[in-house]
Amino acid sequence: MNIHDLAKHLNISIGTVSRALNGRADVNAKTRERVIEAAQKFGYSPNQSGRSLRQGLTGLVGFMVITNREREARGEAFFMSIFDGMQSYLSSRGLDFVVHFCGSDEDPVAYLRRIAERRLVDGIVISQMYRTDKRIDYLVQRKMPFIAFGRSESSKIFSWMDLDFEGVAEKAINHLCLLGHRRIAIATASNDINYGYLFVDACRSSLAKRGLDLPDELVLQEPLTESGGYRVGERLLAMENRPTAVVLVDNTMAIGLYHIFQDVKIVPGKDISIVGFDASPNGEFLRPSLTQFEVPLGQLGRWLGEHMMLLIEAKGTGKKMPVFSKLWPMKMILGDSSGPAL
Amino acid sequence: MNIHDLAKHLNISIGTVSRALNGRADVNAKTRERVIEAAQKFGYSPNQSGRSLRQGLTGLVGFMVITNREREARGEAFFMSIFDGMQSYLSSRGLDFVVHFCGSDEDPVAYLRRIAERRLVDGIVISQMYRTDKRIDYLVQRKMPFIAFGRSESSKIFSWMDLDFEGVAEKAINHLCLLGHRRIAIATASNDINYGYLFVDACRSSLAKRGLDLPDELVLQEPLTESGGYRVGERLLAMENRPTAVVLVDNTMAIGLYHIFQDVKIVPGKDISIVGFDASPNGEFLRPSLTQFEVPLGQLGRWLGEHMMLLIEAKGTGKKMPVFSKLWPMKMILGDSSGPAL
DNA sequence: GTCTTTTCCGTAAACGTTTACGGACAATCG
DNA sequence: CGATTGTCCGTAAACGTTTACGGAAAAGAC
Repeated sequence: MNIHDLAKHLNISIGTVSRALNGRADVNAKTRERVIEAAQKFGYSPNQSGRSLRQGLTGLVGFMVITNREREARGEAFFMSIFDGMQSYLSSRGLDFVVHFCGSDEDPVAYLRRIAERRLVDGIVISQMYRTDKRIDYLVQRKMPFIAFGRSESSKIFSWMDLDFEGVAEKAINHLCLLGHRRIAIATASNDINYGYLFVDACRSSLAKRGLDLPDELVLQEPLTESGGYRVGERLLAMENRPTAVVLVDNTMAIGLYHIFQDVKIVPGKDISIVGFDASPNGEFLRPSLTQFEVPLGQLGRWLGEHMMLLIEAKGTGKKMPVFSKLWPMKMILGDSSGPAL
Repeated sequence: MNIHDLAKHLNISIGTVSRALNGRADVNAKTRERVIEAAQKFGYSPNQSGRSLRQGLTGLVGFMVITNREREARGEAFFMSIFDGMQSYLSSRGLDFVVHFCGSDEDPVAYLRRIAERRLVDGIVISQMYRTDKRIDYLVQRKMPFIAFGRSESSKIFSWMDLDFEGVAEKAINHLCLLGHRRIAIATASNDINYGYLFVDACRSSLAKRGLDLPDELVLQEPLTESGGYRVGERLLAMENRPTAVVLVDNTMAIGLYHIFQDVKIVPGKDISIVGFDASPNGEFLRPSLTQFEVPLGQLGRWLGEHMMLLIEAKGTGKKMPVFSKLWPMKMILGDSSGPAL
């Protein structure tokens, strides 16, 4: 069933059918009603390929995720809530939303190029930004609407949004310092992941403001996994001058860390303080409860949807695309895992 | 840059360019080389809309996921590994892969219809099957290639694959019975999720084979979340004639269950036995380690990719589509959470 | 040297839409 | 009643591909 069949059945031209369905003004109310009714009845919906070809727009917004075998799948779970928020907003605006998974064995830049060149989407959110990320240069040069979820060092001007790592660092350090901690370790990701680097830097300057320093041996780089957290625990236990507190950049790590502490009968919040990061793999079920930061991921997804829409509309009307940047605030949730320094 | 520009630049016709790039036989080797080189140089890649329109194929395979606010995002994490496997296989066969997230506030059937009618994909995997699922009827009637990930009661003939719940139930019950357990509880999902129902049924018949029964009060239906697991624990503790073992249909539950047991100083594997389900939110980090089942999700994704390909190819060549059904086996991993009955 | 075959390429029609344009007719105006 | 305006609709071109078809030139066969 295509537009011709429908038109023939109604005894009108395809032009009128198209106009009727697209809500154009120059069509009789009565006719429009008949068309919509018939479309309904026959389950007609315009072929997106034909549509895209004519309009140069696909009506699709993409979100690129890089699957990562090293990081356990669980770590990626918080994307789900973001997707939910984005989908919900975009579908209310008549756009569809799809997620593109770049396999762990593919080159992210080549993957993205394929999506862009085949014109599969009108705009795309890219995530898991590297410290320098070729994807940005490519998309800027191609003038394709995109938002980077995560900052990246780049000479180009581009739109991004990111979690407020600096704010988190400041709040975490402040909280621990008020509790009397002086020697604080930071567990973070490897340096090529941008936020690992950002977070350590932010902690360092928050500490400096209070006259404290962050020696290199207290920066523990491990994979953002449960086993990574376990490794962090092992390294902490091996230190002669053990820190009294540790800040994690990822909650998945907290689970591994709790386990090793449980094994050696160290109680978080009493013998050592722990501050976790985000609320996705929920730390609320850890005992003692984890002091951590909360982020409304659904809202964040909606924000991405709204701003993607703005970019696409600007491009569609020939105006120059606006440039956003946004640090998403996070709220500290006090748990029992952080207590006074010994 | 489109095919006309490229052809003009090479001083040949667009037909030849197209044939050269699509690997047709009737084009001179020398010419083909020139074309490919130029396409490379200018970053030309055919517009997918034009292509789809002509061929009636999008070169895209979809995977439909229903996001669910009740179930915490974490539960959905194991999809990530499946996506990785599917993407990896399909991209090696020149197909693209996208994931469609049906928002928690949308009707899954309407959502799927939109995808199908707009012809966004050539084939689709649908997941989170309901016990009776309208999506199946729709796709069958539309003759669209699809695979259901999960079984469903339906009068239609369709392809599906599912985890081997019966096998898991049998192995779990056998294991516990050999350890001397006689009173075993089952924690599962609500009845409209198909596998909750299947799993309980399978456990019941495995128990029956051994002369045991499964009274209704030992079937604990709770959400497949950590808090659901906590609730299961509460209900177990409240029983006067407490079971000596419990089988979970979801590992996320195990985390909540462990926590409540920790709170009241009940040790899994000693005071009560626990058998978990799948290996996605890894139970291996629970202490004592969880007895659970392992499933290679990447391979499972590849299977889906391969068979989707077969369906699409069959439809493309006009042959009638084959029908598959597959129970995916799972392997029991012994942990310390299951021990002799008291 | 003629006839047949092969190799290669250009032409043009389709795929299903949207939309600029113009025209038919009715309505309004003076 | 003629002129103007407005309402509605049909026509046809365009979007970027792929591919059936036919034909020119080259190669091979006798």
